[in-house]
Amino acid sequence: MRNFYAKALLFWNIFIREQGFELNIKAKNTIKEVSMACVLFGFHTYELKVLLLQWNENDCSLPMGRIHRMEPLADAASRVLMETTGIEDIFLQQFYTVSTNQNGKPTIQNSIAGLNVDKAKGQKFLNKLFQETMITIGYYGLIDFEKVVPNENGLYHWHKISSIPDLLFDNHDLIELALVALRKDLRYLPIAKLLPQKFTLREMQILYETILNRQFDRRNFHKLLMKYDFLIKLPEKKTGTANKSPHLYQIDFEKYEAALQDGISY
Amino acid sequence: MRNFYAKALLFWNIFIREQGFELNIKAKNTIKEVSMACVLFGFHTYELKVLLLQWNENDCSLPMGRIHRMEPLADAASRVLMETTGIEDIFLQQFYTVSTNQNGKPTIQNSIAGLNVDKAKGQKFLNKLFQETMITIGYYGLIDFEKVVPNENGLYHWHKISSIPDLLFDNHDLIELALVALRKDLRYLPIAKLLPQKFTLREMQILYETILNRQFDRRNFHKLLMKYDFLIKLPEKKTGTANKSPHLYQIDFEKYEAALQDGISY
DNA sequence: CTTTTAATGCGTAATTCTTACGCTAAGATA
DNA sequence: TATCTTAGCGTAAGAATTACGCATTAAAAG
Repeated sequence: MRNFYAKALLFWNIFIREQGFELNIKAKNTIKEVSMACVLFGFHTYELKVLLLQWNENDCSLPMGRIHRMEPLADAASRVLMETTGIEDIFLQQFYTVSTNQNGKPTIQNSIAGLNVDKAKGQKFLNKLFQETMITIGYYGLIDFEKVVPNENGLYHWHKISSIPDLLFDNHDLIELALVALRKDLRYLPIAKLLPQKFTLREMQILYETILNRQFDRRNFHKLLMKYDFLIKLPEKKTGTANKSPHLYQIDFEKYEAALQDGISY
Repeated sequence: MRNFYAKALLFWNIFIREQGFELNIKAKNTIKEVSMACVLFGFHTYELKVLLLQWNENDCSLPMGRIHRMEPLADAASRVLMETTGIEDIFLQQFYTVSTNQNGKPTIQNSIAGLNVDKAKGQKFLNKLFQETMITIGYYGLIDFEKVVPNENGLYHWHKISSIPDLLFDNHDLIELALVALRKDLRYLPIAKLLPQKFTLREMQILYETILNRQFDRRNFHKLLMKYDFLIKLPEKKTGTANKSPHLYQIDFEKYEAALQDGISY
């Protein structure tokens, strides 16, 4: 049974050679494993966070999974996130596709621990699998931190972007690439989806400052946002802090989406 | 022999099931064909052009090919372009990954015509192949139009971006996505690589106007470029046009790359 | 050979956008 | 009640963008 993978590959090769597709279709070199990884961003206590899966006490990864046949990529991203975390209906955006080779090869200990499989067989499988290049398509997502209710099994957690633990595969690179894409696409992204429903202007300002890694003048930032007309000032104020109570605001998402069409400049 | 593909898939499935990877690794649903497509942009007679392969009198596609195992994606993009067109050492940038399903399924007539294969077998192969989703990673490239010497077999040609013929697979979408990415990344892209070594400011202006689809004031555009200091004014002038001879310019690529680091705004 | 045409190259003025910062108000704390 | 800190509104200086005037020049037209 342990040679099934090799046999499958052999049959495939023979078939392809028989067909004479030697010019352009060298199938023995082209079977790939394609997976999807989701970099889900949240914002809490004035810091940007990323949602990571905790496979066991040591091993952590982004929410990842295979892509099904006939499945549109955007659907795969939603499904993978749903299957691994239960999170649904959120903003997801493709940012980059990477290929992982041996460098990212997981060992049996950290890749399938927790799953009920034969470890020796599993390691052989993984060795075969990672002789190939694995291609991973990255999507990033934006979600209100408070909407992610901690999993009862402790399967997933928020991690500060400044202190990400060791991750499986090339997940570190993916997070870095997602951040670069996030900054680049900022003009057209619904960044406000990272905020709770009601928020203060200061919270929004710090969100932007965190993502862009630069400071804004409080008064100018206020003016800037107001000219776009998508903020609804609520009668309520946020109390409890040691200063003047700031107004709470809400997003008019219809106007917000319209403004994002043209881009919002900061 | 015609069932080899199915057999290979069957063996694969049995192997995977035996391993018990049923939670996350549903291999029967996940074998993919991954290919690379290059959208190569050129600029000539004041129009943006795309390089397309002419497989036969009817069939056209972007330069495409499979990705090899263990091959970094950027290398695959260069290789595919080299193998299909002979073009080397040019600026390439990943822009998006798409999945194609039955919609883009080619028929035997238009997909492998010209290759020396058994057409009946080939069609069966293609049918099997396109029962799966094919994933295509898109890279765009920028090249000086004049550097692409027409292929003696007539295998590839420049096409105006405004009149692309019918293309195989979802190549139309890819070209559209490449254009969107090109516009979005403009600040940081070496757009000047689309121009010949010596060019007039007007040519450069029309290049930008074409890509951005908006007009610039001639005098302001001139000022804008001059402040970046990467243009070298040559003693020569371009003659032959029915007006005052404009100066020819050249790019100081060292200064140009430096300016692109910070981004050039238009 | 002279005039006309069309585009170049340099300059300035008007306008808009961005940035800097002053001042008062208000809630919590000492 | 005084103090501290941040909110909220406003103005002014400076930078960047935009609009456009005008002499110049090579080719084409007459």
